[in-house]
Amino acid sequence: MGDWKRSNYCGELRKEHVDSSVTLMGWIQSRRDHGGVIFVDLRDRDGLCQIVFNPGGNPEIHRTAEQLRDEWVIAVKGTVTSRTEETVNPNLKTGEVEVLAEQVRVLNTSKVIPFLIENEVNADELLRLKYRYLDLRRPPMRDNIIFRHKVTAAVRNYLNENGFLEIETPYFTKSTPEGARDFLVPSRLNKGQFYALPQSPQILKQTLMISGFDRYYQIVKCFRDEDLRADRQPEFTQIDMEMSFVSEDDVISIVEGMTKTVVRETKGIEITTPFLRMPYEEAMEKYGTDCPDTRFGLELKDISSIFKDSQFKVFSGALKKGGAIKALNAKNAAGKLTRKEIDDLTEYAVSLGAKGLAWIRVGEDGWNSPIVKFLTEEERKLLGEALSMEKGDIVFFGADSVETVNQVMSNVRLSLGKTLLLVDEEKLEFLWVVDFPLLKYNPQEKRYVAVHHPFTAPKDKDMENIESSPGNVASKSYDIVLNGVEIGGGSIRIHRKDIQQKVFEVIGIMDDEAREKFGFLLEALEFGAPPHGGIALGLDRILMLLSREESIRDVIAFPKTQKGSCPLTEAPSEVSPEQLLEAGIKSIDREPEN
RNA sequence: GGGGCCGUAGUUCAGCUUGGUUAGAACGCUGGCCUGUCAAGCCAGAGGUCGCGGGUUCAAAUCCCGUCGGUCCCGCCA
Repeated sequence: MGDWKRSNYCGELRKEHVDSSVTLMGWIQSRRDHGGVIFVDLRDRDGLCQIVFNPGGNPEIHRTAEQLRDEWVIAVKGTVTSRTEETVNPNLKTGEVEVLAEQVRVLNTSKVIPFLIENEVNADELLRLKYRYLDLRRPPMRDNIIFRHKVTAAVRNYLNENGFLEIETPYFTKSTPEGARDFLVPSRLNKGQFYALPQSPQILKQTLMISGFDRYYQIVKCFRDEDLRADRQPEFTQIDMEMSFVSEDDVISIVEGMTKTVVRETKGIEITTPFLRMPYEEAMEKYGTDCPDTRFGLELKDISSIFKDSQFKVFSGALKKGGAIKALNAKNAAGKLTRKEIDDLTEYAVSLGAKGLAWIRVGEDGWNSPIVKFLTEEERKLLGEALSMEKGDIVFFGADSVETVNQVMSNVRLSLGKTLLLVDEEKLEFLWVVDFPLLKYNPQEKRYVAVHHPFTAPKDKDMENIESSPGNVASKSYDIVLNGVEIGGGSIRIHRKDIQQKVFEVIGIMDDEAREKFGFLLEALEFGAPPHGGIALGLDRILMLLSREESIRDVIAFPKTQKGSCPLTEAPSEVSPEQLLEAGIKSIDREPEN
């Protein structure tokens, strides 16, 4: 570089810079050598600018220009000039101008790159992750990372202005029962003992409320050792918040205000608040899931009552076992679905646990269906009415246990929504799902477990029934859903020790166990804990949805593969026996057999 | 733990169903020509452990088994 100083980013040059001398530094996107004149597109984080090397100038500079190759790093001094009308490139922000090179310095060369730096992804994801530094040069990835910064900056601004304090909590903390598998960190100073990385700062943010900080937030990494998905990484980032002296409505309205402001400032999009609120029961009933995609209809309808005594064993059998029958009517879609698509959908349903996927097509000459011959006149009539079946419709059925029916039919609904192009991809549909049950019965463990977490407060009116019918107690909790993806959840917490003890009792955490696992929080509740509540938002998922990406990996600079590895750093890796010894742990090759 | 899809040149893919000359294409790369391109153009050229291991066969990129890796989903993720 010598004594050269960069004067501008490549992407910022416009007509008004014409005649000014500039010094640019960046990477060579492409070089077009016409034998005489040579064009170089120079790229930095801000964009592209065309550099022109004319043959009439300094022959030494021209010789250098002939040597240049893609992804070399160069510095160029030159004069910004206007392009002639015919040579303007409307595809570039800087397309009205170009820089006439007067001096050039090669700052570094580059090997031939393993994949092209282009807007469209055409490389295998493994390769992209191995050469992540190159993948991040691609404008869409670069923009995602810059967008991430803009969003976190806007979040911080909003929360700072609303009286929130950003307070850090430790990453080396204590393993807690319930919830996800912990990542463990061995303690060298206390051999045989382990820290756990936090699944979320839940307990400590509540403790901060007891300390009196009143409004806390943190943009913070959380760690969960569970299997990965397109929207799940072992380490991910939460916008974590907690407030004292608040109700559900207070938390909800702060989040709505923040979301509205952040989306306006970073995307220039005006979203409508307040967001729709839907009780959990309704979400499960109409959509079969607690995070419905409400960008399209195609709602599920429980038609169990019609088939209570049906001769059709597939339906009546499911009901006798305590299950349910749900159907959805794809209006006017009979002609849009091929037999192959129906078969594929059936196969998909089976892969989700269904025994099959019954359907009825309403054709010109009546109902066309493999199951219609099993139905009585009366059943057909009731069915037609219940689902408003008309010519051209196609109806799909799920009959199984309630859980399976919801699981299968909610996904069938999403799949149909996609196939039939019912989803407006431009929409941002925010939704609160509220009134979750506090507890649900876990048949494997033969006990009730917390739906959210064990510090969630029950609705006041349900408190008296907590022992008699624990499954029917609603909680002061709320999930926020965007386009069918859960992007956050929270609750008003229990701030009284007697209620906390009662909840522990009902979920089968014994007094001494509770004391051991959460002892300090229980004790802290006895020292003037204020009423408080909060929420945690999944930053990566929000960014994925706002960036229209299919995976959170595309909004994270250095994500892990589905097996939790990082092809760039080659983590995880083996460590030396000395390191293990110091950490006081022993490695075993495989699961012990028993 | 289970199911689906994928793995062939530097890259993206075709070829595999129905085994049979020297495994193709595009982009990229190298060299040459070319003074207004911007996906530059034209000419020439180099480039392959068909993921890995085993099996069937006269013969395997192709069929079978196993395995590794990537990805999507179920379970799991309070």
